[in-house]
Amino acid sequence: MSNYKNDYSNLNQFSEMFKALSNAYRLEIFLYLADYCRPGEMSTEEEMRVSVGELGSGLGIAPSTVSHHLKELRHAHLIRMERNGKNIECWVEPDTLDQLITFFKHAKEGN
Amino acid sequence: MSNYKNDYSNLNQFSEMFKALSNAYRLEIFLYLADYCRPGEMSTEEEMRVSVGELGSGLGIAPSTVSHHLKELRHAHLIRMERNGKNIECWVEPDTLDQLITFFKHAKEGN
DNA sequence: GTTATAATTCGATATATGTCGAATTATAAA
DNA sequence: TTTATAATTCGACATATATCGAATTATAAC
Repeated sequence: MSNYKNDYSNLNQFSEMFKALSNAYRLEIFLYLADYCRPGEMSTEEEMRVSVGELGSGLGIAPSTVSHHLKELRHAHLIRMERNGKNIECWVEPDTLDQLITFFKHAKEGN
Repeated sequence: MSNYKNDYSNLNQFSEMFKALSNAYRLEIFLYLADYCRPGEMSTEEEMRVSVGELGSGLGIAPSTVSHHLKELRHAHLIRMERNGKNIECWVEPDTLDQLITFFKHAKEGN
């Protein structure tokens, strides 16, 4: 086990990502953001963001819990957040989806 | 949140997969199997399998813990196992890597 | 049949996680 | 400057998870 053909040097980084996506609420949030921010749909950078309140409103969990989940996603570098007035806007970390796609493609091809 | 543009109907199935991959040992095991079983490398189906003992030997954890982790991976439909004599052989569930690649590709493209 | 090997299950335990409501902070509006 | 809104942090709690060693099951070898 110790001598892998392929060096997954940042294995922990990915296991952290998967931990963040292992909760159904967090996965839902992440996919919502990924969907909401899909390129071509919105014209400006600002429009490709959504507030914490918007995210939490439909989930049926307390705002503090939403906040907790967002922190998990942020710490896994899956999303980014920025204050804009009273709201905190969230959006997917650029390149993250590509990283995940690449990760599994490499696993599939063995490199 | 409730009216997604895209229906991720099997969200739970994927969050279970990610939960299984959220542990560094399990991710290591999974990638090892994915690597070991990569197509073209082995000629026969049987050669594309590895025993539980082989998997656990390099991880530095108790056999019972390895067994537990394998069960998690199996329940998430990430791997398959089959007894062969005294050994239990493991290999990645065919199509799983494709499913994961597709999942993130769809998330990226918004469908 | 007895013994050895491979793996699983069980029970115990420590740690991590998800959740809430209350209290707090940051900003905008009145 | 007081009040309202959005979000986070904190403390508490219940549940889930990772881990081990001991006991158990399944198979093969003698």
